[in-house]
Amino acid sequence: MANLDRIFHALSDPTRRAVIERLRDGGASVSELAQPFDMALPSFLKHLGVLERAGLIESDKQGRTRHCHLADGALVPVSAWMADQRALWEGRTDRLAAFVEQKDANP
Amino acid sequence: MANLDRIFHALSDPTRRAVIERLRDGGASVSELAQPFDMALPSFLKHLGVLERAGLIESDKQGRTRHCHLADGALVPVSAWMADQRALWEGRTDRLAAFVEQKDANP
DNA sequence: GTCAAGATTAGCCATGTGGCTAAGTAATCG
DNA sequence: CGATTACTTAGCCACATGGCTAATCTTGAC
Repeated sequence: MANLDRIFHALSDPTRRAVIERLRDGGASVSELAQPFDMALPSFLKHLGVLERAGLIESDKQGRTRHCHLADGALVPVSAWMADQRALWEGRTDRLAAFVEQKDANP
Repeated sequence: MANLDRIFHALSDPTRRAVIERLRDGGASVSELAQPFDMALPSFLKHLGVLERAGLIESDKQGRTRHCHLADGALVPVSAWMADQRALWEGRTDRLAAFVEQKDANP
């Protein structure tokens, strides 16, 4: 499975999108992340696995707790694909290309 | 399944993304779209079904052929979510908000 | 050293996905 | 009318996904 496949797949689930939205406010442990969801921990861990395999989040274990945070620039492949589509789709290549360039130069 | 779920799911498959990329160049019939893929037609039709249920493409039957085209503004929910994420994530609300505004004002 | 907490693994289950073939329907062509 | 074309439907299959419980491992707190 290509990377873009994994990323889009990871984003296709509301639980996983919620985790990403939650992580915007800063990193958190697995159980902190799991707390809002009415789901057993192993089930939730699978979602984290999907997000991590897609490169959207990263984590490292500190003692017995695992800390998760957003991966830097994780959504760049998506926004690049999106920009590509929108640009050619809507015939506004110039402005979107500029946007992407700016984004890459200034991440 | 929410709409964003369906859209992201639809985009998570390379065949379906290729169809979208192909449709940027203009509408096409089912068999024209299917031609590049080494896949039986019923299998391919399922992909078209996923794209259509996600609201990414539309189609109408003319005689015995079905013509498909991109749905207008289909990717807006995605780019809105993306912009939302990137803005808060990267703390560059201003420029991204401007970008989205510009896009909405000038579609 | 014992025990609780946090995470993980193993394994089960129902359902969904993505592929196929075969057979059916509807419209055009000769 | 009959044949061909262009989809469509039905139904099968293997495998992935998303949920669970139960058991395990590791670390931190007494």
